[in-house]
Amino acid sequence: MSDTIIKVAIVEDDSEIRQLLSLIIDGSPGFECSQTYSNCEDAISGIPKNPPDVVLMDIDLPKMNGIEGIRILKETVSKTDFLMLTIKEDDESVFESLCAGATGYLVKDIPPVKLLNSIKDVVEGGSPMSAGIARKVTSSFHKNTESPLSARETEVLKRLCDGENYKTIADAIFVSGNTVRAHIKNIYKKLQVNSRAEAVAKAINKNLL
Amino acid sequence: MSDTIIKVAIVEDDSEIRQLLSLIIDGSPGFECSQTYSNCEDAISGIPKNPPDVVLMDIDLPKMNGIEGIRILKETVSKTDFLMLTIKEDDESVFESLCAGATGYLVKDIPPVKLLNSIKDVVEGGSPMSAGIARKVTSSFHKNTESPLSARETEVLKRLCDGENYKTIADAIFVSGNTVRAHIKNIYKKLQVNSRAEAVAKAINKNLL
DNA sequence: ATAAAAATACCCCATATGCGTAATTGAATT
DNA sequence: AATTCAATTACGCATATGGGGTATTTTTAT
Repeated sequence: MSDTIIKVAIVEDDSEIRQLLSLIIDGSPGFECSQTYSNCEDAISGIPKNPPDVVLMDIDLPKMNGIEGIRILKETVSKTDFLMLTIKEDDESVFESLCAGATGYLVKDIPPVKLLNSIKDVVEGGSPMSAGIARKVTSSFHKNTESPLSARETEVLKRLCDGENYKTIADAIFVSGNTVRAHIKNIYKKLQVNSRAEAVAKAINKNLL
Repeated sequence: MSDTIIKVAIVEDDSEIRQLLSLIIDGSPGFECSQTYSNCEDAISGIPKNPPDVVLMDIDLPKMNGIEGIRILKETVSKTDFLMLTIKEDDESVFESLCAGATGYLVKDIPPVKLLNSIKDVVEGGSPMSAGIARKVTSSFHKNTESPLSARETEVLKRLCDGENYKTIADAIFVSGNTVRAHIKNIYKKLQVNSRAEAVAKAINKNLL
């Protein structure tokens, strides 16, 4: 298995880059560039006919962007791994790509040898990411250090996430139900929400817990 | 800055491994093992006195485990980067470590050269992770493919996360308020919860949206 | 020392919510 | 053709919840 040739497809609108990448891959033993596409639409119709092991996917593309492309392709070619290869490094691009199904994220200034290593890495079960991207990803797990909430409020909010109601929370932290309500009101004000569901969603998404 | 010596601390209970690591680091130009500890308690009292650039942290330690140790240390030495170096590869260890503040996660069978590269990587703003760990991390962003919810229910749940109420959701998806309530009831049953807050928390944490 | 923030506790009130139960329609599967 | 299941609509009831205030005590910070 490990000495099988890795089939790579490229989705990239810049013909120069596309050809360069294709040359690098085809010129390296153990790699083969089986298909190249200049847009998502063609990739979506072509890739399922001959699923490659890895797709190098750009984000900025003529019509449909690469993130949306992955979302669609993942449903038909679930075994294929998608590697973003783009100049975009903003949080939104990174996290939406991962949510859409990408298993790696490389920035375009990557040297050829590292690109090939990354392709090998992903077929071997890894998730290659450029340094700055990996940092963004691990940082996304870190607790928000500038939470507007007090320790008590955070405690209450955690319990809201577990579906506890006023009384249950009150009993758990040994205060009256009225106090819990007061805390919750403050939480709402600070998070600028006005319902439990919204507070919970915001808390989780902002890593406040 | 880049030619400054990188100060590394080690927290590892196995004295053989500890000494081996210390030798590798001290024997490499550009690296210096400034402190070693055999347990978290000592690390917590010693590290703040002379904060290193990077701490290699084990998880299984005599009393307090390494994850809890990071949680505590991060509060005092926020500039120091923590790299897990452990044999544990279970999801819980990985994600709790990252949540506690680790910026990298290496498995113990890592070869010396790669370890040194990882240490350099993290001080340069990266987040080194062993292949399998990185894959776990990127996979955690992927949508849950076996959601028990129907498309309609997912739509409703998304709106619950935005804090919408019955009427607002009903108007948005052009059905009656009663229908929305029915959907929500079904969502509760399927997710085995009984409140909006709990449903929202579960949905987000299980990547159902 | 003194002001600000946090934690505690209580009131009223309108309504949103959760729970039980039931029936109809349309699509999918057998 | 039969049958299951999802989606839809509907009603009543008890209560949890959110919005509006007010007030005292304790911590924390300046």
